[in-house]
Amino acid sequence: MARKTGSHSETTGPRVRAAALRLFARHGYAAVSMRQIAAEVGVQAGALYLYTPDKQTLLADLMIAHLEELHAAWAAEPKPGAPRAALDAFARFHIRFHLDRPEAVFIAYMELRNLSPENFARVEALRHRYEDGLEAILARGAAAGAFRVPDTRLATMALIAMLTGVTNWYREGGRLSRGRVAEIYADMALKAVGG
Amino acid sequence: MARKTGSHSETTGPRVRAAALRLFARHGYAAVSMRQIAAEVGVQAGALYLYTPDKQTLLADLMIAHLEELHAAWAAEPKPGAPRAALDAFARFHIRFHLDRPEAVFIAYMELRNLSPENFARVEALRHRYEDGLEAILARGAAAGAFRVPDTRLATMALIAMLTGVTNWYREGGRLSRGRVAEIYADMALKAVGG
DNA sequence: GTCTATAATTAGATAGAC
DNA sequence: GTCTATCTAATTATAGAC
Repeated sequence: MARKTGSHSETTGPRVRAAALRLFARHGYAAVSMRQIAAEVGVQAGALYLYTPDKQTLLADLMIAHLEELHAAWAAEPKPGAPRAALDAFARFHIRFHLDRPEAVFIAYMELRNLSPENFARVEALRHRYEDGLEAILARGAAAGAFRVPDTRLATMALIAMLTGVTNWYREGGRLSRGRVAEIYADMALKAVGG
Repeated sequence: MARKTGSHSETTGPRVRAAALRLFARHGYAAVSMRQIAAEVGVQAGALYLYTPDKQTLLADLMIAHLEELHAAWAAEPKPGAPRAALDAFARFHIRFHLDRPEAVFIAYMELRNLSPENFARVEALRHRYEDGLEAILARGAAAGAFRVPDTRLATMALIAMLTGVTNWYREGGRLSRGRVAEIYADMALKAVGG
């Protein structure tokens, strides 16, 4: 459709974000230069500014996109009605989603300090909304007598930390399969809340 | 004892490390300049190099000191013989120690990427040795029939992540006291391994 | 032990040619 | 849309005066 030779905006934009994601995850946002990102993509540093107004916005876009994807994926997940089944489904979903995106997960937890106040607020709101999904499951289960939790918010934070921690040590091709790990973690989560 | 006027090596060294700890925790290692650290201490940038050969070693020293302190503190802790009591003691110790040092904890988890290979190996060995303490408790408890864990290593990683996660949200003066939080977490840890 | 001054390098971001 | 060239500012680390 009459696109000019040398025009790649539809592919270069995503490649810039992919390169930034990989480099930020590996070396940290502050330690990565725009020149490094450009080299990874195969363009000159100046060309990056066609796809992001600045480095900070590039980071914020990655984090917000990740959290919106997390939220959308969880919203699309089937939700069992029984508390125990609902918690089991959440745990397995959480581990699956996070093991699929170790780099985005890493950045979303480690680079909060580098966000502007407005972007930080957006990111925290998205994360909070996702956590609320788990808290609702725990609250319903506690009300129904299926769980015993003295404080649903605290139990939520504890379970999220436990489940997300998988990304810190899990390596593909290791001793345990992904499914087996998810199974064991889901069982621990269930038992932790007295289910 | 005949110390020269203007000589402060015995106090400036620790102050350099304290300033670096605070700034690295707040803004990240790569985002903090030697000039910022010097300004925080109240000396010029050049003077810092009397106390550390370079920025990277300053970071490594902070992390290694933190992990050695963790190991020593745990070694000095009374160790109940019964598995349930031992796990309870570990959980409470872990939370207390980590809530006392949020900045060092943050750095020890977030700045691993900025260590040289040798320092990284030292840090990982220290962390692993500490984790082994918890794994031994779980293994003994499982052997004695007090715990039900399909995989002690995995349960170890899950519990450590859960317990350490407290540092991500706990704020002094909040809704729950430190002791109450530790109590609830220790109970969840116990239940998670079927104790 | 601390300072000032500086070397050598690199950073983020922009301008203008093509 | 990308490149080259460049601006301005900041970086780590060192040298030498005091």
